[in-house]
This record gives sequence, structure tokens and C-alpha cells, in this order.
Amino acid sequence: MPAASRILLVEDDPNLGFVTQESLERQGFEVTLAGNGESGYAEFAGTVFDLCLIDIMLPEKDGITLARDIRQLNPRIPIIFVTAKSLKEDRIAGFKVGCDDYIVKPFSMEELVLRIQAVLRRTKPSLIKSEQQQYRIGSTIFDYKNSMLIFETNRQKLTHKESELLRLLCLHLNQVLDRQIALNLVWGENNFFMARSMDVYLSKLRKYLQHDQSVRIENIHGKGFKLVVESDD
Amino acid sequence: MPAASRILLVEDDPNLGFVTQESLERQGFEVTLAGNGESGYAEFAGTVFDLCLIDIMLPEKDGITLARDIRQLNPRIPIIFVTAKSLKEDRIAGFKVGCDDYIVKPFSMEELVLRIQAVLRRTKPSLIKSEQQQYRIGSTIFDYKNSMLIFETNRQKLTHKESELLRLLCLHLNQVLDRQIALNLVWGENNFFMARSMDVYLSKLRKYLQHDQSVRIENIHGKGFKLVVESDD
DNA sequence: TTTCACTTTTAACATTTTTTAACACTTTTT
DNA sequence: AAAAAGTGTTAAAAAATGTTAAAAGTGAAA
Repeated sequence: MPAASRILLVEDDPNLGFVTQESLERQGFEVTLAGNGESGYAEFAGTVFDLCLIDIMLPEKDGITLARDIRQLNPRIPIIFVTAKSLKEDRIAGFKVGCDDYIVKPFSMEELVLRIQAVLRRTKPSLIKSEQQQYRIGSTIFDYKNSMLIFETNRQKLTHKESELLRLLCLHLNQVLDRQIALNLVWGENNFFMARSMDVYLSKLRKYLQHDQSVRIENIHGKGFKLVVESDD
Repeated sequence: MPAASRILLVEDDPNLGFVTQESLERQGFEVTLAGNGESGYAEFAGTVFDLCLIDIMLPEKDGITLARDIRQLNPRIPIIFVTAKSLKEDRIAGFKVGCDDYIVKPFSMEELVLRIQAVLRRTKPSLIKSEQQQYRIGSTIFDYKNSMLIFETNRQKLTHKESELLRLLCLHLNQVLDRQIALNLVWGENNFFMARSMDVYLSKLRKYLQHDQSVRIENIHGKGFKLVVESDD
């Protein structure tokens, strides 16, 4: 069991800060919360972190400046920016290239956690090497790395999007996967047509899994989807 | 471990300037940022640099003038120009001859870094001598320097473009190589026909590598390609 | 210069992946 | 109950990719 990833969270809104800290700690991260850029910098200078989560709009020392200063200390530290929706396109284009990912307020903890894990998986593979590349869905095996579903002697190759969506469902096994989150993470955007496209993909995944009686993809109306596996204990 | 390459970046847009500086520093370069031609010239006169990255459109002293003045001080310094897309063809043709490479805004940091490395490799081979000239792809050896693929007793000579494309894939081993970036770097332009041409090359590379069961070139629809090597650990 | 060998691009056609449209059905709201 | 919103499914359309072969380009040798 690898040590927990250490996250520096810099957020000036105390409420959002506490809630985020708690949620991330519940997910097994070690989180240090700083309320402004100055103390964020001080924390970073004094401790070793695996990732920084920085609000762009900070009083005094803004997030981008802080990120620059932090990178001065450690050029390779992964940084995720938190931005308000109101930011102009060009401003976004500007900082996009300077960070590993970004998330738009208001965001769900679930999406945040998934983004953090994705960044850590890319940048510090050793930290989450234990992450499984194969998922067991009832008596079906989902080989994510090779985009393959294996049931008895049948092998079904999956396309990239099928594979990404199914992986998200697996990560939420027997829990609800929120529609918006899935759209943001797999399709990158969130409009009517992409939503319909996702429905088509869910239909495909259901077809691939239909031979396995103990498995189904349920819809929670207005919320999302749940990959349900009946336990045969 | 060679010392970091020192880059003089002259860019008047502060946001883009900072972001670019950060990203390059993250890649291990030492970057000095100047906000206009005058201070750029002053910096160059006072310090030793390995490469200059100059925006064409600068207030007061424009990029081309600055480059000329800099070359007066050091005729062999590599220069990369940054240009806006709007520039007229003839203007581009004009400055192309005066620099080692150029990149069109908006660009991705990934592409910029690859271009810088390519220029340094050409002009200051000693600075990145540590760069490997041979890549291991599964049980196949790719000898980039000699444009040769070696598998057991088979040797396959590669053409220049085959070799460049394969090298890019190797640099992104098990990661996605963006289509646009590959096109910009290997073909220099990015249109329908060049894209089709690249597909033909990918097909050729697949054929060369097909004997090696642990190697494949995957397509990520709409994104790019990934050279995947199954680890046999 | 012409020829030859080789590289690269273009064209053509097959296939795969993704999106869009259409229609039936379900759930929630009014 | 009727209307509206949401979902399930299938098929068609559009876009992207894989592959092969012919055409065009290139440079060196005869």
C-alpha cells in the first residue's frame, strides 16, 4: 500500500476550502489547506507535496503568480487550477498550457478526485501504480489497458470512448456515476448532442455486457448511471 | 548531466510570456524573460544564452530587428521566431531565412519544446549529447542516427520521414502523440493531404513493426497515436 | 540530359468510430 | 391526465482512419 498522496490546496473561500479538504482526506489524500498565496507558498517551501490545487482568484498573490513561484521551487510539481466560469476564453487559453489540468467552479468533489487521480497517474505513475488496469465485472473481465472485454472465450475489443466510459462506471461500481461528470471527463464538453451520444454508448455497453446475467447498467433518472453487479455470495 | 540550456525569451504579452517561461523551466531550461526588444537586447548583451525565442511583433524594436542586432553580437546563436497566424505569406518567407525555426501562435508547449530541442540538437549537439540516439521498442531497436530498425537479424532502413515520425512516437512512448503536433513537426504543415500522407506512413511503420508482438501503434480517434509496448515484467 | 532508384504525395476504396436523427418508451412535473 | 423532460434503441450520416497502388517528385549516376 503506497503512502497517501500529499496535496497542497490553496483556496481563499474558507467554506469551500474546508469542504474540499475534508472530501479529499476522505478519499485518502493528505491535504494541507492554505487560505492565500503567501501562506500557500510558505507551506510549499516547507513540505514535500505531490500535487497542488490552486484557485486562480486569490487575494494579494493570485493563483498564477503563486504557481510560478512554486514552479521555481519545483519545476515538475503537477498543478491543477480552479477557475471561475466567468473567466474569458483567452485567459483560459493562456493558463491551460501552464498547468496539468483545470476544473471550473462550481465542481463536484467526485470530478475533482477523478481529475487528480488522472493527473497523478500521468505524472507520478509510481504513486498509484497499484491502480488496477483490469476490472472484474461479474464474471466478465474488463482489460482497460488493452480496451478489451473478456467473457469466457469471447473477446470484445472496445473503442477508446467505450473504454473510458466503462472505466468510469467501474470506478463507481454499485454507485451512481453522475451524467455531467461522465460527460466532462470523457467527452470534455457537455451539451445536448454529446449527452445523446453518451446514451448511445451506454446502449452499446449494455449490449456487450448482456450475456452476463449478474451485470446491468441502471439509469437513475436525472442523475446518472450505475453499474450494478449482483454478488453471488 | 549537462547544464541546462539557457533561453532568452522576448515576448511582450505578459501572460503568454510568464506561462511560456514557466513551462520551459519545467522542462529543465533556464529562461530569462524580456518584455520588449530593448530589454531583450540588453539581456543578450549581458549574459550567455544558448538560444533565443523571439516574438516577431514587439513594440518599439520589432523581433526581426532585434534578431539582426543580436546576430551582430553572436552570428551563430540559434533563433526561433514566434509569429501570429495573420502574418502574410511573403513576410513569413522573408524572415524564415533569418532564423533556425519558427512557430505559429497559438502553439502548444509540447510542440515548442520539441522544436527547441530539435534546433539545439542541430546547432549545439554537445548540449544535449545525453539525448539518446537509439530507442528500444519492445525487442526491436530503433537506431535513429542511422535511420535503421533492427529486429533479431533483420535490418530495415527507414526513410527520413519514417524515421522522424517514429522518433516522435518513441519520445511519447505509451503516451498519446497529438496528430497536429506530429504534422507540424514532421510535415511542417497541416492540411488534409499531409494528414493522409501521415496515415500512409503510420501504415508503413506498423508493417515494419508487425513481427514484434509486444508492440503496436494505436489510434486514439480524433486525438492522435500511441506507440504501445507491452511490458513483459 | 536522360535514366534509374528511391521517396513522397495523391487517389481510391474499405473499414471503424463517432455523431446525429428518429421514434418508442419512461419518469417527472404541471 | 396531459405535457414536458429524460432515456433506450436502432439506423443513417458524417468523420476519421487503414491500406494499397498509382502518380508525382527528387537526386544521383550514366
